[in-house]
Amino acid sequence: MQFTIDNASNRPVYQQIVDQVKRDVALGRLVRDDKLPTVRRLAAQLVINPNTIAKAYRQMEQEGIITTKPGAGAFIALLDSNLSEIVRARIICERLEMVIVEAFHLQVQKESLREWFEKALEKFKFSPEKGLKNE
Amino acid sequence: MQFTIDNASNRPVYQQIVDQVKRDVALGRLVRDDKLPTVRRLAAQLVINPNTIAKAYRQMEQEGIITTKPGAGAFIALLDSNLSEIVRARIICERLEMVIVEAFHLQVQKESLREWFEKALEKFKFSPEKGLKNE
DNA sequence: TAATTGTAATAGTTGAGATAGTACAAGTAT
DNA sequence: ATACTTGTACTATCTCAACTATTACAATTA
Repeated sequence: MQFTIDNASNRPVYQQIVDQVKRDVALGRLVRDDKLPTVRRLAAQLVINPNTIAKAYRQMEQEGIITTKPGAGAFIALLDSNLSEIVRARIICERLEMVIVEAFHLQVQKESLREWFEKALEKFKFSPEKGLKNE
Repeated sequence: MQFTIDNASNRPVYQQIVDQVKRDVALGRLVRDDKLPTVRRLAAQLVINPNTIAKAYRQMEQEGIITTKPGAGAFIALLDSNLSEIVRARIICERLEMVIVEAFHLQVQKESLREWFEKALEKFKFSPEKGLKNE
């Protein structure tokens, strides 16, 4: 897996690591039990302090993205969100609205926004749609 | 206009101010030439240092959301994004993908996401769709 | 057994965010 | 004109997250 750090970004380095792993999982480029680079190797590769990488791994473990085993390494975990539907909806809707507000002020047309959303949605490997029981 | 500050949030206070103004503009609750509270009044009301409010106003002016006139006050400005279509697309698409990745890891169904997106989109006062010239 | 791995802990630096206070120029109200 | 209000500018100080540097430890691997 290829990592890139943008030092000009205001986003913390450890967060950029997390972002990229989560993105690759969603893209299907990383699947369960895939091994991540070791803390020390990745730190050396990115010329970054190992503590920063460790912080990223710690957060990913807390979010349930990976499982870590001292001596072995860090591995992609099974997808499992224990949050309630209500909480998940609140989180995502709030973030969706933030993006829409941003788009509004950039004077993006509603239709462009829809188009970009659908195009982005296609990129990721969502589990197959449920039953489609017509309600 | 009613402002609320969440001290528990990791989002900076001045940014929360900006967020709320931009949101109200997108909702149509604030329109051109509407007057914002004065820096000192809002600071007193929110029990916050005037410098923090000033910083929010400074950023909004830079983003073109408002125009400020010493002695008069701060007013909602005309919507006008000078960014190219390419740049705007890049900004919004990147942010859309971030939300989608987040939703993926929360195991949100693709259909729920679509539904929430459309519902959120309806909340805001986008300018009427352009010609709809069928291409 | 020796090397590797993630983790923990301490100490120090840097920069953003926020507070506190003062001063100034431009607009408003009288 | 005068007094007040307004946004801005500036300096100083404080706090905290992010990052670096270094060492040490326990679990796994070879």
